[in-house]
Amino acid sequence: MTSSPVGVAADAASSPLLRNLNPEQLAAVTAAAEPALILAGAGSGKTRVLTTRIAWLLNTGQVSPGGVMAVTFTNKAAKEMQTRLATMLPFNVRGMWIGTFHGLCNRFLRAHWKLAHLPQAFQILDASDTTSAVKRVIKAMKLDEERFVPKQVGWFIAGCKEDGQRPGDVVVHDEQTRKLAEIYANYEDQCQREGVVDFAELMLRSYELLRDNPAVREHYQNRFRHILVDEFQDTNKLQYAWLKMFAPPGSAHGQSLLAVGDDDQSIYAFRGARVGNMIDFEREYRVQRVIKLEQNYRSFGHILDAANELISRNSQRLGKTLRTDAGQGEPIRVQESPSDFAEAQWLIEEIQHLHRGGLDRKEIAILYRSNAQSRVIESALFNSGIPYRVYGGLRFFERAEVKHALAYLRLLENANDDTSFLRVVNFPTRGIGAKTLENLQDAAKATGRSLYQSVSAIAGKGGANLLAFTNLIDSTRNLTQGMTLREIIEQVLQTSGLLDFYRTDKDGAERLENLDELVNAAEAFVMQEGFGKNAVGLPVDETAQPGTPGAVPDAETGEIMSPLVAFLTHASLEAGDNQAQAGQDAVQLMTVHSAKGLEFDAVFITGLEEGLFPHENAMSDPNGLEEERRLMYVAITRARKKLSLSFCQTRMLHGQTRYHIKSRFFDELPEDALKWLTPRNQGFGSGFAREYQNAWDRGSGLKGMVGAGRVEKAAWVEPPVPASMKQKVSEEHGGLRVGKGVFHTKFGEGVLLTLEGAGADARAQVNFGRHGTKWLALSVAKLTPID
DNA sequence: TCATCAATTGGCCAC
DNA sequence: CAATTGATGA
Repeated sequence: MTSSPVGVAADAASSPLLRNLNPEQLAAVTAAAEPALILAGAGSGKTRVLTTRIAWLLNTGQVSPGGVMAVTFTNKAAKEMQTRLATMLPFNVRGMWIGTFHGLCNRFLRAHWKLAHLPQAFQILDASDTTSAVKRVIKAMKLDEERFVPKQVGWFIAGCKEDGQRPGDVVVHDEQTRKLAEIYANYEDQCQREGVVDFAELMLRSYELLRDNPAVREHYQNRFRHILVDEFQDTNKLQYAWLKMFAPPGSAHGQSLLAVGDDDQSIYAFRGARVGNMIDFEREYRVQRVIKLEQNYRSFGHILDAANELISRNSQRLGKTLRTDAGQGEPIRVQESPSDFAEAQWLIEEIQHLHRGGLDRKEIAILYRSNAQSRVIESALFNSGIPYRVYGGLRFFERAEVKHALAYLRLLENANDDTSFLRVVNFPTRGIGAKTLENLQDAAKATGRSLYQSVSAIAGKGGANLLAFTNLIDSTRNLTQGMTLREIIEQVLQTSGLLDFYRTDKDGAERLENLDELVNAAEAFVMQEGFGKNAVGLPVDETAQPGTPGAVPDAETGEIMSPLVAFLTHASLEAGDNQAQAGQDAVQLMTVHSAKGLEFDAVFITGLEEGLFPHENAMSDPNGLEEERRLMYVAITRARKKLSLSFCQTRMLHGQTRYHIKSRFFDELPEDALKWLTPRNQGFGSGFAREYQNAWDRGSGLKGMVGAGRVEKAAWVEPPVPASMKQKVSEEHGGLRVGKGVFHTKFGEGVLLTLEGAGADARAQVNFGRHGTKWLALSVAKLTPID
């Protein structure tokens, strides 16, 4: 191949790789080796462009596999890129650094564990591990857990890390932050002592390593000629800073950083994503040309019209309009239902109709803003016998029994991992209670050692059982020397007593299946990663898959970590599929967030009501509202052929009936593209569903079917009415009725949610839609009923 | 005094 | 589902 970066047009005709690309895509694929920003609209063939560019760079000899780094946000995206590349290239793609931010950071830290001041077999805390670790710190500091909610403190710490702040850098402006910084400091000490890192730490630690070690930095800047970043709009401050370490603006090494993103699909501000990174990138790297991919290959015209019109209401966009050659297609259908129950029924009918019409069920997606909304839909689907799959429940590696097993495995590698220690020290129960553990923790704190190390110190009081536990761990560790990963896990399941426990547990059958599945997963992992049979301590071998996240040779010695450590890492970073039930033709249920990146023939967006979508917590500030609008944009653009929007007048939420008005987003869609299935502007809530019940778990009708695929074991039980619901509340006041519409001179139309008190004290709660939900004193506010 | 088990309660936006 | 509470037994 004689091609060069210049003379692209000639290439296009000759190279089969570049055939069938549209001009925009071609420009992106063959962009010069300099900083570039690709604005890739939904369904514009972004992944194809990314992979084709990598293949083109390699085929034209502009870069070698080792000089490519491609970063994504999800494991799924990384995997897809790898598979696609594998079909395009004649050689093994494993050598390239293709992975998620966290996956690549892990690989980096594994290679430089000494420089990073980490133990070689450091373990990774997932979200729930992090919360429980934070909780332990808060407890040890004897702080009030009401005031310092572990989860929130965890967010605070993650936020600090994403801003590159260590405890000393936290700006303290009040007592609360001072304490938070103190918790952060102690948390950090604790993690260091235990040899564990959380997700944010993976990023920050590798960033700091590069920042503080010029030689290492030079090495990598020399190595990676082409860095490609997917979903750039979702990067946070730290991730952008991390990228800059590899390819600083105006770098003497002349690397090319290619950022691909869509500002209109930025929906992760709540976890630190900065859309502003796109503009900063453009400025800091003096990007000469922004390439826009606006040709959409997914959806019909009406759907794109709706998406374009909606998103045009947002300010601060980089600007982009999707277009298609596919024709207008069917109009977008809009359905209004009296209740969420009725909405679910309507969905059933629609799905049955679509399915009879020849559409696969897996091509139908039901989207909602928040997880709580899935319950009603699930029960309706279940009662109708329609197979379905819920995304985003507990994933495989997050299941309690699997985490227990993993905790034992972690202790084999690193007995100082207190999180794992506490998880299983008394599970199955072996006579070690709260008091004993408290003593142990005191002893550990006094000497600054791990719980495991402190066991001998309190051997006197109740320590016999503890000693038995550490002996169990030690002997299992000895026993498993030289075993294969599969054998190790089977041994651990046996000697830990987990198998026996679940065998006697009355509903342990399913958990046993999952433990079995864990063994399978390990087996599959070993096959995939190409580990040999001899388990621990493989010999030095640079060729043995340095490309996979699991198998990273030490930067100095080249030693490859043991399959067990690799597998534990895999478990932390991948969290597993949600027991895919792959192959089954089932309707897909998920939140709008988890739908990002997916596409379906038919999409239902449900619960389009003020307060729900847009969510009430986001309505008050303009940025929040714009993010909700982007979320709606993402939802709309998931649909290929058929899109339906739906909203209800009443909905059970958090145990009470709420009255809603339709989402403002309906006013922001082109009327021409919509087809209303129900008459417009009919009266407000009919009260249809008032007596209808609490969607919460307690005594609910969905026993055992929370989470996907458990359909066959679920049983529908008519839910009892809780005492709190039986209380009669006043529903009428001077012509006003709960559930009916009201008019306020300042706030306009709303729906009356609640009436309370009497006389001068009478007050009303009204949902005014875009003005939010307000409490009003009836003696002051002028409310008039509307029909 | 401590551990265990069953019953009860709180949860309340997205990853 | 996890965390908490209260009764029961060692």
